[in-house]
Amino acid sequence: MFNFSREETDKLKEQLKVKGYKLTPQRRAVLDILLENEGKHLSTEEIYDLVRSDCPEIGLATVYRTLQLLERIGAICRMNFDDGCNRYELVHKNEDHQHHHLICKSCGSVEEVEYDLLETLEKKVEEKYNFKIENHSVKFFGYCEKCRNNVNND
Amino acid sequence: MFNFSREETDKLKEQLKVKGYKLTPQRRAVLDILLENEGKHLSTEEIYDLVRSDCPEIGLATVYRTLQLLERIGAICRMNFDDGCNRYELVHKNEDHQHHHLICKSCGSVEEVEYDLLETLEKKVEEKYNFKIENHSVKFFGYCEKCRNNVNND
DNA sequence: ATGTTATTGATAATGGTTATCATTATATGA
DNA sequence: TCATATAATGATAACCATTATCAATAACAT
Repeated sequence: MFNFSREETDKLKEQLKVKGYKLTPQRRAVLDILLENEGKHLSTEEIYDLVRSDCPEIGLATVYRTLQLLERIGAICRMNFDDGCNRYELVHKNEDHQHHHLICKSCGSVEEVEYDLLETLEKKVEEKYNFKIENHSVKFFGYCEKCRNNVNND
Repeated sequence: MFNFSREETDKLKEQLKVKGYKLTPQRRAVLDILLENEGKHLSTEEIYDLVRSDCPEIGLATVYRTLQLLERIGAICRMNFDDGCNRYELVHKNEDHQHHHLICKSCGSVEEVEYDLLETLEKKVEEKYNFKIENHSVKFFGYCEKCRNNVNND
């Protein structure tokens, strides 16, 4: 229990201490679930369900609070896929921008696109509109390869 | 009353009839408000408040339903600025993609960016990821010129 | 070990949106 | 024009993700 990644836990502990927050078993358990489910874009409710198998006494409100906290300290980032709930993704070391996403309108799959394709565009926008970009949210909606092979959406 | 744009109203009437919907005073009033407030990204509640000066008996539920309907027939598009409510924008003739937006983290202003800058990126993404893009949602968060002049966020 | 203070869990409240349902209005065809 | 079928409306209850409240508990510094 709470033994997924000592390295990550130590890093979290460090980040929390700096800001005056405490490291609780609940917070460790939420982090572990996020580590175990990298790349899955879990919602708060989904995280709550998963974390309860390790930590059955945890309350839903604590999960909400923990996710807010982790977002505030920059450990995770929140994303909105317009499905009525917040979803979260671990922020990787050395990443200051989040990925962008390809969302399939047929099967709902979410694929991540590397950032570098967007870099040129951001520079152009900053110049043309004299706007200092700090972050972005980029979603492309369409049909993935698999779904285009099954039915004919092309 | 309900006399903003005969041309637009006729077009709406046409679009509604094709799908078997009826043209009601309430729907005309909502359309008029949207026409009068082009470029403002109004929320449902804001539209409700504005439309009541022309149409005081209209119910909030009707405004919600009308906006859903107008979105469904492609007359407006819904956007999510992560402020807890849906916002809407008229879809212009000959536009199949929505704009993208620059959202200022200081004053909250929303500026529209022309589509052409994104075109190259979309082509590259389609090729690289074999994904057929139908629509997108692109938001850049940062600081606008005015706010960067006032305080020093740069 | 102790005390300060953040955190927790349970639950009520919030707020945007949707569902329900009886009543009313629109479009259509006689 | 008028009657009729059916969609639309307004009022309001329900929904659901999220946030606020608050007394009890736990983490960390000393």
